[in-house]
Amino acid sequence: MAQYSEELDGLFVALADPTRREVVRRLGRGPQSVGDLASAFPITLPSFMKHVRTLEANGLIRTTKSGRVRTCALRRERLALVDGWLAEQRRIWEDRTDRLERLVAEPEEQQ
Amino acid sequence: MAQYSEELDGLFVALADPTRREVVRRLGRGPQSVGDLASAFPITLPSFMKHVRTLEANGLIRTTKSGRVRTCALRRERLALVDGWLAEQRRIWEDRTDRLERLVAEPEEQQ
DNA sequence: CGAATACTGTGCCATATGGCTAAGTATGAC
DNA sequence: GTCATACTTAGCCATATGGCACAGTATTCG
Repeated sequence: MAQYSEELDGLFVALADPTRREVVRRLGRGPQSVGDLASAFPITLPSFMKHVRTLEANGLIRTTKSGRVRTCALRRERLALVDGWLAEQRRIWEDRTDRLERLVAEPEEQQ
Repeated sequence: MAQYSEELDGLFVALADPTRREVVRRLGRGPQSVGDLASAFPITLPSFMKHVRTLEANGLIRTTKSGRVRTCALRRERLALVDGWLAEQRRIWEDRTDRLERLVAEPEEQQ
């Protein structure tokens, strides 16, 4: 239940860059071409393409080429993995809180 | 509603390393000393301390020193920021889905 | 006090990351 | 066919990252 490490690694790394996070945000509104996406950022196309490749390599987006245009689309189910990890942390924390509350409720168990 | 970039940056960067993610997991069960935490990882203490500092610098943990022992504790509310970002993405995506569904429901609006 | 413990500080290293320019390829428009 | 468009490839560069060894410092234990 925690051996997703490699996948999560890639996902978090991909999301750790503000450019890539913004791309994800924009793709949330629907697929877009590399050129259209890139025009929103102050970096050169080759640099931008690296981000696109990183996002694709880590599964956050899917891209397809039609003619000379490459279109990017968000893979929403992959964001769910990140969500899942956070949910796990919450669960762990809540289990602990429950135990602490039990201690308070039954002080005879204490120490 | 998306200008958290700097904070999110740090949070995602902090979570992008498997060692640090595991530290967060362990601290979810309760505070622990640097030494105890470090003993679970195959790296040297100085290397491990870097991770601790990164986690603290990005606000994911709080540490206090008592005598020669430094104790680390999770700052759960900061994980909530990551959660918030994911929730925003979901909202954006759902808005879009709603619009698409409206198109299907009222085809006279199409194209 | 002297030794063991628990970090902490320094400095070095290899690799990864994110950016750039310059040049190339493939497709669509005229 | 020629030209503009939309990437794509290649190579370079500075900085960041994650790891190490080794040498401190500060507490606690006997």
